[in-house]
Amino acid sequence: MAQGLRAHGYKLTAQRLAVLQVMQEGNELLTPAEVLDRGRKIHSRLGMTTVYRTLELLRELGFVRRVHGAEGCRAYAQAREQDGHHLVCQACRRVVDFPCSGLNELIEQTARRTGFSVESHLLELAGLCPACQ
Amino acid sequence: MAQGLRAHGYKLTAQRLAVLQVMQEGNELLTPAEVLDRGRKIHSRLGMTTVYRTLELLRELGFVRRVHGAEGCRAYAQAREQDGHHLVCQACRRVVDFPCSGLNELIEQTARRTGFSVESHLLELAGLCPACQ
DNA sequence: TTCCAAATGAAAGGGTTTTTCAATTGGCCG
DNA sequence: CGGCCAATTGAAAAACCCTTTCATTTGGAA
Repeated sequence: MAQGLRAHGYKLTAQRLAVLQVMQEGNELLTPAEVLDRGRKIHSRLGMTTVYRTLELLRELGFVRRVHGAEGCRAYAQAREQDGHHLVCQACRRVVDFPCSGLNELIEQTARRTGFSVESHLLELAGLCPACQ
Repeated sequence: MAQGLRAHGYKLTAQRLAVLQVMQEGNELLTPAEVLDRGRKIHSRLGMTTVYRTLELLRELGFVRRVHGAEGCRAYAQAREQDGHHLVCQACRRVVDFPCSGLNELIEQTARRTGFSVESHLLELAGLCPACQ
């Protein structure tokens, strides 16, 4: 992920590396405030503004994805699957990626029926992970 | 929809009827602020607080649904399909409902693979409507 | 008509996200 | 290695959005 930043011409600052590490070390859903808290344990001089900016940057690069769960609409999780979606545990906030294959048929069918051209889609599942059931 | 409110024991106030009418008269995506603006043309004494409360009430009753689009995460649209999802035009914000049948297979497959029990899902499509293409 | 629980909205409160701008810094280049 | 500069940062302020509070109003049952 760090190499990814590099490759796109972004500087590898201590702040970015801290946010990166936070997003990589678990697979939980994290709000910007939580990322700030955890990030400060890695690099004490880390500001809220930078957290917001870095999370959006990582999202643009496809390293993290936003999750619109029940608990507020601004949370981020690591994107492990390329072009995948999230399945979130409502109890422990653990996140699992799953591929979006199988959705295409439904999308095409809907596009045909409505005449819309579908350009993007958002799919999220919520439930209980094996440990929390 | 008004009868629905009645049936659930809610009072039919002028404010609720105004919000209701706003949500019924188009099939656009509307933010609470937009609902307030339009609602005030129908009933000038309408407050922001009531708009928020009424939209949530209508959502609980299944008359409207929240949409988490690109442009902010709090918008509402009329729910025409029972238990359906939204397809939003990115240009004109027109909204079309589509049934969620066909998604169940994907959900079950994902549940089996991950061991999660899936309790809810969120699916939204975005694109261009026939007129805007 | 009377009455009261339900409903309302203005204002205050609270939290989150963005903007601004002066100071800092990563990393290219000589 | 050291200088340089555009990229980056963060504190503070501003902007935004949503919820709570509470005194007042009101729908509709009796």
